[in-house]
Amino acid sequence: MRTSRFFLSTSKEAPAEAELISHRLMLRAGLIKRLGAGLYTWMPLGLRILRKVEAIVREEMNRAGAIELLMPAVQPAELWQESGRWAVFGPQMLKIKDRHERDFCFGPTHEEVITDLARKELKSHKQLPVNFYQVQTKFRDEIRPRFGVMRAREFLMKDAYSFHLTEDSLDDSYRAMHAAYSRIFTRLGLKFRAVAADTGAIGGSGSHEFHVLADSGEDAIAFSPASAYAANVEMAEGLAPATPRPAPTETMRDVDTPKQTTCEDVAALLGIPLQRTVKLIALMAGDKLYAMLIRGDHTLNEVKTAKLAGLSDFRFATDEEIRAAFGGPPGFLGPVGLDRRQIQVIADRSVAAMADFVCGANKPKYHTAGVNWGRDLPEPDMVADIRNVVAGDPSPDGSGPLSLCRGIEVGHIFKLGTKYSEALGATVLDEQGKARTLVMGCYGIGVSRIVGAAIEQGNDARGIVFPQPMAPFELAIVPLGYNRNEKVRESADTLYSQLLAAGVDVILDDRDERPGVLFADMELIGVSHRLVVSERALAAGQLEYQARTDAEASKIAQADAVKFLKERIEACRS
RNA sequence: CGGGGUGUAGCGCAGCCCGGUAGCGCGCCUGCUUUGGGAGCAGGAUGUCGGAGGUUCGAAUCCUCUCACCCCGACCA
Repeated sequence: MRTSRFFLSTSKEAPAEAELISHRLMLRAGLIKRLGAGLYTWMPLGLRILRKVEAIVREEMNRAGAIELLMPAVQPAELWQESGRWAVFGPQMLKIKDRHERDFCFGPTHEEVITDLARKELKSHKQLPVNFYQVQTKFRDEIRPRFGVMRAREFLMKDAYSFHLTEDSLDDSYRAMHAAYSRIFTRLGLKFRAVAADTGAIGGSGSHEFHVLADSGEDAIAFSPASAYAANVEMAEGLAPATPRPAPTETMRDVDTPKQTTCEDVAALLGIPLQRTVKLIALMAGDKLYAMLIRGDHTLNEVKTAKLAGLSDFRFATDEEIRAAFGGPPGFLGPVGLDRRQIQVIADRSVAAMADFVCGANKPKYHTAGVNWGRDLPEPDMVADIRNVVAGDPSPDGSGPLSLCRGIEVGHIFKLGTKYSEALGATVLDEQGKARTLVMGCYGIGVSRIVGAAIEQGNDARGIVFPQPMAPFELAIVPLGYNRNEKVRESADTLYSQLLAAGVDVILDDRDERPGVLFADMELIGVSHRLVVSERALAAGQLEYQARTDAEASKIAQADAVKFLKERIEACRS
């Protein structure tokens, strides 16, 4: 590619709308242009990157035995009504009508369509297992699209669906997909982690998310540096303390806390560690009030909470509800002296193991210290894991303390079971000629999100630093004075055709611009290697080479240049 | 949807408080010069001031309504 025949649209300043570094750089580099909220045009340069990601995804899916097909983006409402999700999916689904006033949606996902296909096409166990995938545009009407391509409404996704006769067979495919995903993200040159994930309302027996590690990630991940354990914080288990509850040593007493409504303030006032305090979070579920108790230094895990019996649709209690039930205002709530018929007390495992703790007194301006279970109040109605783990907590696999990091979810694999095949009646005949409901798995990769995630992970003051496998070009030839120096032009043209012939993805920047402009643009867009052709170096039979990650350029002999570059670039391919 | 904010040239912004008919930087066009890190000089083009209504002799500026977008919370690849 020659720049003069390509279309670059870089700029020095990013639009004010972009906050996240990857979003800013994608706009500055001219990879994408915004059309509306969560809607982006992929410019020629950005599309090259997207296609490279797609190609690697395809190669690895094919290698893993999945078969590509392409389903329609627009889907009839009937299928969704049949699965029961037309009403359930909610406003995130873009519903549309055709000229006959019939209902359709722009597909947010394709379980219904693929299951419909399966029930029509899969008749015999001999056709199983089978794994279909597609790379397709999805539309999800996100409440708040943001971060450019990272949470766009329209986005490119690779989604795969596998069909099986047995759970064992599903397990095999699940493992194969786990391995394929690991290869994909490894080949893309990304730092990532597979983490155990919440199976959520869908249930099922297993789920892993693949996260690109980045501080700006929206998800918190707990992992054990000493083992392979990693889980979304939503689901990482908080173990009960190893030591049993100590015996009481203090007497219960009220303490003056005139303005202290938070555990932090109370602990500071009393000069005690935050770990000695207990906070109470009042929840309503149905018409029942729940008092959730967690240690002062912990936070409530809402996903775990929603899994407790009766709490699936909980909400936080209002001020009025709290005053009516506890007799005191928020900020001074505690578990002592509650009417247990009216309020159910659920204690986190860590709280259940505490003695001599400090909590609210259920009256304004007072807390209670020296509180002990069994002596000052009945044992909790329920002890459960209801908090988010924190760094330093023991890993559930016993490998030592946990660390926390943040990640961007770019892939998710899921054992679906029979949820959709049952709803749509997708069965095959087994060896005995009996109809058996298909067992399903599904496997997604956010292809367009990967581009944003990669930039989030790879950038510096000069712009984007792509891993070579997804860089828009592997090599930029930057001639100084291409349009006014014959020697430079001849040398650059020769190198260009030789490198093209050698299979290098090269861009020749033949624009009539000053060197600074050429350097800055090629660096901004994240080209992995640069070869500078100048009259000065040519006179000495030399060229200048610099990798995007190098601090400085180095001289190489003109005669060896093609071989040198070819080897170097091939070594970085995946 | 709740909370906060912004809409003025392609992009980044000033002007608004205190009404008098729109400006700066970058980019773009032309010419000359320049050519190893986003050039200099000279000339030039570009605006329904987000939209509608109102107040006023007069509105980018004041008032009302509305739309769009961005940022913070609950969803997801």
